[in-house]
Amino acid sequence: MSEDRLSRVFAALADPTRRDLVARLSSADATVGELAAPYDVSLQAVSKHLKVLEDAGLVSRESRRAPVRLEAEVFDLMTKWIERYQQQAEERYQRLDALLAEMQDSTPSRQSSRAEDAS
Amino acid sequence: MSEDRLSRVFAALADPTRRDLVARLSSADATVGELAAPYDVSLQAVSKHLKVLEDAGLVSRESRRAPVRLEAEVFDLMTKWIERYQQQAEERYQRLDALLAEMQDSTPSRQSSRAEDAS
DNA sequence: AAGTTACTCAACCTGATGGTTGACAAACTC
DNA sequence: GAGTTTGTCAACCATCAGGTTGAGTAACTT
Repeated sequence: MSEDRLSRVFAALADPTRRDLVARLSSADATVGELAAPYDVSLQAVSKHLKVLEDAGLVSRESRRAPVRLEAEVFDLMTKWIERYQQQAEERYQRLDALLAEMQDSTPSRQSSRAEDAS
Repeated sequence: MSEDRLSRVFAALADPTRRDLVARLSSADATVGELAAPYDVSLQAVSKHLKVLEDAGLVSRESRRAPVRLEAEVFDLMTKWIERYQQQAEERYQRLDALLAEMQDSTPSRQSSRAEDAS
């Protein structure tokens, strides 16, 4: 369900052109033609990219020729997913570091200096 | 470079099985065999998935049979990308109400601010 | 209503992806 | 050192993703 949604969102953003489209749309809405102009590929290709973004819920339009707009809420879905596991993992590493600090003997094989500037 | 990295990270997380691997690794390191056990697919398939995660920098191992561990720092890369455009878009929408009445005529001001990819 | 412009659909090609099985390599166990 | 366990590599297959071109459709302009 939301499972599938996440897959579509991540897949959509795995393409550099589509990330660029998102980047541009974050500063201004634009029509398909305007969006396609800077790229080397055909208009049809860009239209396809926009369909992928639309299916992922990242972008929307009111009608065919209407300007495309970014749906910023979708980002929440991603950040929620990311933060959950990031946080969990980091907590684990913090415990690990504490543990390693206690039993600091030999085997300095892998010092986990996890420099996270989280938040 | 980092461009490509981001693509690999998003592509890696576009697969539900790989997201599940990440989820499980966030609570504990595990060997390939342990990771593969719950799934229906072959061990080789899971091994491939792990290679994708590894190439994306999401996961690492010290040796072949060593437990796989999650590299939580990569998440920062994603959240930074997301937050940048999310924030930009949301600011825009906040201003939208006020601007809408006044800026009804065209503004041809898109000067190719192609800000893809963090350095 | 006709014409032009803006966009999408359909068919097709190519390369990448996720899966399989079988053979191999590395690493523990004895 | 021989054998078993654990993981990877290679070859192959089916499907998908991104690109193309050509034809069709929707929407403005007149």
